[in-house]
Amino acid sequence: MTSEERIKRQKELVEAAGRYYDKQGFQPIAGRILGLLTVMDKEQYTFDEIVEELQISKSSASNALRILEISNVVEYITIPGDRKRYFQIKKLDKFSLVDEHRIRLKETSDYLQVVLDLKANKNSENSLLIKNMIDMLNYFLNKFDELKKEYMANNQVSG
Amino acid sequence: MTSEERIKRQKELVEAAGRYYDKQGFQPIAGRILGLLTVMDKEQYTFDEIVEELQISKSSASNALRILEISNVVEYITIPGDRKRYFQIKKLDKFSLVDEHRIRLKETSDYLQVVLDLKANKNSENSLLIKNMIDMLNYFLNKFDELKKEYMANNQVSG
DNA sequence: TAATTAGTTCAGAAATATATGAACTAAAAA
DNA sequence: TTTTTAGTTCATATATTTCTGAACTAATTA
Repeated sequence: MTSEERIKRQKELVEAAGRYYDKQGFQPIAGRILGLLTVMDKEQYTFDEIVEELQISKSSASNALRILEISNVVEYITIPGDRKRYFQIKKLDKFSLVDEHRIRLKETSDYLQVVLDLKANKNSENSLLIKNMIDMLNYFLNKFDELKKEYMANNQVSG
Repeated sequence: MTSEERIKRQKELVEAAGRYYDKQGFQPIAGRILGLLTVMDKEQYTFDEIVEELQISKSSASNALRILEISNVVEYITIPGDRKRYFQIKKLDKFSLVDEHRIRLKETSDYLQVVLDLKANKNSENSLLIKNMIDMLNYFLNKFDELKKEYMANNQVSG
């Protein structure tokens, strides 16, 4: 694969990546920026490079970058004597990807517990189903924490 | 707690539940219907009862119920000699709640693998980070399947 | 000091999602 | 046969989200 071919394919993947991040709740431009910073071999982009690369307005870039920083997925570095910001994906703890899911599972479990607590009939079909779900969710939540420890123990060095 | 008190609190919870389901990507009315069918002790609602209870138009109800059926979370039963549909939450396999998360994790892992495959430099900071994430995600995906089997083995009867 | 650079802010335009009323169908009841 | 019931469909109204241009700030350079 030539370098141009690769870059062309990567830029196509940026669009697909954007749609992937949209589904996670990011607005389209934020998703594409995140895609750009993740997919390309170039690992730092200035504000103007992002504007140019994605053909978006400066205000859109400014707004999306603010959102991405607040969401803790993008950061910028600065270089002494250089006023530009160099944006890059934040090197998160790798567990953040699964931690998010753990948080959602906990929310679901908590929500269902509130529902169950308010039921007059705790033995109705729905109540029993909800009980079962809470039990199963709590099982996975506990195991999740064990798995994380186990994984860390086996991978002390990297990450 | 009196019955009216309980019902009042449950109706408040229906609104909160609606917001919870919104976050999962359901439109507001679909979320509230799902909340209604989940939270209240009454386990079956007719079309008109839903319209009346949530103060929405028939077309909104029709549209939202269609979405909920397609999404596989609501179903209706019918009674011989009765033209009405009785809507209820679908008694899903309880694992569906965690299976959704497994699907998302798999999508993330697959997406990152495509990104990595397209990198010219597989040893850049981002590439190494992505490799680590893929490895960790695949670890959790494998363990997830084991946990599910384990849980089923310990809970043959219920659910 | 004037011009340029590197952005930010915000009012409003454009796009998208959501909800509604009105007209409709198809079955059942009067 | 007419009316009622139980919804569906669709054009459009309403609300929300997203994006942009224009005016701005604050630092740097000429």
